[in-house]
Amino acid sequence: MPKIDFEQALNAEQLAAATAPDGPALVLAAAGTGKTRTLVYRVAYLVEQGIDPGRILLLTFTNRAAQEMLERASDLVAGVSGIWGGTFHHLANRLLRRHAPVLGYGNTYTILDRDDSVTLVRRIIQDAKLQGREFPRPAVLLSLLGQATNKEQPLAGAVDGWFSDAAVTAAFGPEDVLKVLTTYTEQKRELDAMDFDDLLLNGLRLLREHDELRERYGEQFQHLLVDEYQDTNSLQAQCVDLLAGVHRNLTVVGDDFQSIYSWRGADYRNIMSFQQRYTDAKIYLLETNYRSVPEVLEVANVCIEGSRNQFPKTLRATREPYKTPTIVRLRDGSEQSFFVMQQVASLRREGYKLSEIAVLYRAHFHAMELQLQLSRDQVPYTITSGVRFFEQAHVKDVCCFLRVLQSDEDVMAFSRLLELLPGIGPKSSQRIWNKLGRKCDIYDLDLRHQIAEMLPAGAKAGWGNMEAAMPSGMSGVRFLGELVDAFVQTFYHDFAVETFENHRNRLDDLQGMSNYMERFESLTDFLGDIALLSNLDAEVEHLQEPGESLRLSTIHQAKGLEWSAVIVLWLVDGMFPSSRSLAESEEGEDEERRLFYVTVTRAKDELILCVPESRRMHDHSVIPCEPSRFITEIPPELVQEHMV
DNA sequence: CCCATCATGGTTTTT
DNA sequence: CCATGATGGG
Repeated sequence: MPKIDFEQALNAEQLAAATAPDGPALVLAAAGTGKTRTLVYRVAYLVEQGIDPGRILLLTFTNRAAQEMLERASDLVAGVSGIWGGTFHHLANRLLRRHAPVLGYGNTYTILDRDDSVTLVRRIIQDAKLQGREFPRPAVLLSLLGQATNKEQPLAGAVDGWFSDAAVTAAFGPEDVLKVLTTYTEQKRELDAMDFDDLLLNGLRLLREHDELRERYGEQFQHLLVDEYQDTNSLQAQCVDLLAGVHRNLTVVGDDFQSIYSWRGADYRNIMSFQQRYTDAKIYLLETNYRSVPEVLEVANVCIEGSRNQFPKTLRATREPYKTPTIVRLRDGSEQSFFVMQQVASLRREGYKLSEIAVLYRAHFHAMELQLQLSRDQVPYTITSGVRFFEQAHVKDVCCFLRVLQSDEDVMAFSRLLELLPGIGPKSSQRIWNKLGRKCDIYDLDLRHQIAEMLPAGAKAGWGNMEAAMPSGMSGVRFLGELVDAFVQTFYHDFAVETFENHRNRLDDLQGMSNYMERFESLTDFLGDIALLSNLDAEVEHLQEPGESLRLSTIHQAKGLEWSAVIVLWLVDGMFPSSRSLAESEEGEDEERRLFYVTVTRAKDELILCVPESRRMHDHSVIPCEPSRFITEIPPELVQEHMV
C-alpha cells in the first residue's frame, strides 16, 4: 500500500488534528467540518506510524459509526481490522464477558433489554400489591433508576426528588418506590442479568476496583480515540480516564454545541472541562465547513448566538452561495404532509435522488400522518421507528429460543418461549419453571419429557415442534444460523402466520438474522452483540434494500448524517421545542436549541422548515399553534417565506 | 388460569 | 388513536 498523502487529503486544521503528537488532544469539530474524515485519517496515521492495531481503541456513539470509520481507514492502510471499535456498551460487554466473575456475575450473564426490565419491574410491582392507577409505571421507575445510575447519584435522593416534583397523592410513598427498585436490583443479581446501565456501571467498576485489570487494559490501549465526546455521561468519561491513565494518548472529538443526550445522563461539561482534567491537552479547532451552503450556515450561526455556555466558534463556509432556506406556513398537519409530497416531487425534478432527501422531526409520532400519505402515494421511504430491531416481538421470540439453548438459568427466556404455546401464560410458565427446580438444562431429554407432561393438551404439539429444532448439544452445531432456520421451520413459521398480519416481513427478518449469525463464533457472542445493536446498526444488516428511498428520521437518529435537502416538520411551540423538556429543567431550552442546530446543519443545499398553524388533537379538537421560537428569532432576510 | 373484550389515560429523544 | 390495565366468561 502506498504511503498516505495527508497534506493532499486534509486541510491544515484537519491535518494538525490527524497527525497530532502523543498526549491528550481535544478536537473541537463544528458541524460539517470533516470530523469523521479527520478521525479516519488519525486512525490510519497511528497504524502507519507502526502502532499495533490491537492496541488502539475507538469508541463511538453507534456500532455502525465505528464500523464505517474502520472500513474507510482500511482503504488507506493495511491492518486496521485488529482495532477495537464500538460503543461504550459494546466495550463494557467485551470486558465483562471475560471478567464478570470478579464482580460476582457468571460469564454467561444475560443482557436485559428495555422490555425485559419493564416486565421484571411490573412483576415486582404486582407481587408487592402496589399496582394500580396511581402507582408510577415501570418505565417511569426505570428511568428514575437510570438517571441515578448514570449520574452516580444515590437512588434514595432521586426518588425523593421525584416525589417532591410530582405532587403525588398519598396512596404510596417514596419508600414503596425505593423498595421496588431495590428489589429489581436484587433480582437482576439473582438472574445473573445486567441491563444497559449495569453494563456501563460494571464495566467501570472492573477498572476502578480492580487495579490489575485497570493496569492491564490501560497498558494494552496505547491510543484511545473517542468520538461524540460531548455526549458521554459521567460513567463513560471516568471509564475513558481510567483506560487512558497509563499512556495518556487520548484523542477526544466532539462539538459541545451538538450535545443532545443530557436526558440520558450525557454531560457536556465533560468536554468543557477536558482542559482542566488534562492540563497538557492540545486543542484543535475544525471550523471550516464543507457541507452546507452559506445560507444554511447563517441560520445555524443565529441559533448558536442565542445560547450561552459554549466554546466560541464560527462556522466558516467554503461552498458557493446557493439558495435561501425556506419557511413554509401551513394550515395543519395534513396540509403539511401534502406539501412534503409536493416538495419531494419537485426536488426530484431538480435532479435529487430520493435518498438525498430527508424529513426530520422531534418525535416519532410527528411523522405518522406523513407516513400514511407516503404509503398511499407509494413513495418508498425508510424510517427508523422507535422500536429497535432486537425488540420486535418476532426477533425476541427467536432470541429467547437461543437463550434457552445457551443458558439453563435464563428464566425470562424460558418463560417467554413457553408462553408462545397456546394456553400458556405467565402463571403456567412460572409453575413449570418452579417444578423443574428453577433450572432447565434443555439438552436433558428427560427434562424435556417432564415439561411435555406438565403442558395442557393444546400445547403439547407446539412443544414437540420446538423440541424438534433443539440440537443434541452445541458441539454438533456447525453454523449458528441453522438453529434459527430449524426453529422457524418446525415451529415459528406457522406461529408467525397465525399471529402476525405482516408475517412475510417478519420471517424475512429472521432469515436475515440467520445469515447475520454466521459471522459469530458462539451464541453468547451473538446474543450480546444483537442486544446492543441500535436501530441504525440493525438497519444496515436487515434492510439492505439498495433501492432508492426517502429517509424519515428523528433528529437524534440523524446525528452525524447529512442530506442534500432536509425538510423539517412541526416547527411549532410545544412540539419543537418540546414542552416537556422546557418544563423539565432550566437547561431544557438550551438542549432543544442545540437540537435545532443539529437539524439545520444536516442540510447541504436546501433547508425547508414547516410551520403548521394548527394541530388536530386525539379527541379531534383543533388547537392553534405558535411558530417555534427557533423560527421567529431568525432574521427575515435570512429566509424566504413560502405560501401554500 | 387464560384470553378476549372493554375502558381509560396519555404520548420525546435511546444505548 | 394506541397501548396498557381491569374485568368477566370459558
